[in-house]
Amino acid sequence: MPELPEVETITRLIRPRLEGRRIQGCEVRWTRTLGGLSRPAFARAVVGTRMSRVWRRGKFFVADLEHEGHAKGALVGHLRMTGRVNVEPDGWDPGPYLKVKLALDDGSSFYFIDVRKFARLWYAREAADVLGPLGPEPLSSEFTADGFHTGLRARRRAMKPLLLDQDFVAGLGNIYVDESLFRAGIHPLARSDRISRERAAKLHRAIRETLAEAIAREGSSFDVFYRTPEGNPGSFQDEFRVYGRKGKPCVACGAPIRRIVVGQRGTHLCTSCQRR
DNA sequence: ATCCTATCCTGGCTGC
DNA sequence: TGCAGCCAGGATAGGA
Repeated sequence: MPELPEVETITRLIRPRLEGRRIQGCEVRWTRTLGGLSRPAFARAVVGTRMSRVWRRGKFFVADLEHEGHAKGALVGHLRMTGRVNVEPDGWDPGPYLKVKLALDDGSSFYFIDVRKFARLWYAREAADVLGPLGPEPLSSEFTADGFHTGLRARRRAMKPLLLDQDFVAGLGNIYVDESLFRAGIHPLARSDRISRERAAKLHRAIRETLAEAIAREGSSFDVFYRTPEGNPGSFQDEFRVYGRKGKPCVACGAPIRRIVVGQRGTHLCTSCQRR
């Protein structure tokens, strides 16, 4: 599932191929991908604009659009589970799951591909209209251990669902939450308001280290879905300590990794290292 | 305020 | 080998 490290990897790869390019044509094969806009309205909005800057926020990627030097909204994408993005030269075969194709002025095209049809590519007058009230970027300086601790204490929720809440912290998903909680030795069902300052600081550090290491390895590819836009798999899945390791020995203590369900989500942990 | 469930989707896996 | 049935999973909406 593309989470922050995967989206960051994708954004870095497509940025040089998109920035400065003008959108010349638009082909939509599945209208719902547009998140409510009709095909003609979407095409009218984006065709003729130039992508000025490509950036990431949480699990979203954004391309700011301009027309004759003036800001003209943004293209905002969310890959959900199986979305992919490619920017490829003419003649490239996007396969059977292509949802949106944008032809660019250098002969290449932007391909938005998705198997399960949950991914979205919005046009919005302001990117913020789509992004909504996202929490802090976990790798930015605005995400501090103290602020994190204060936020945890202000809520009374189980740690796992709180960390998955994009309004609390932006960009974490099922995999990186499990990995971060393991590294910090915190049980997924621990109450957020009972986390000490020291443990909050340890988790804060674990989240940042896990994400940074995953980005350095270009994300995780544990199934056929996630590939970088160059077609390469990431390699962070080789570093998973709990995710997908049910029954295998804990790297720290050797006890078998357990899989439980928390908030309808498969959750992996070492019950010996992560006590309640 | 928080939790729980259903919904959206389809490839891949399990079990017969 | 074939096939039915189940499952994963991000985000959101609605109900408890």
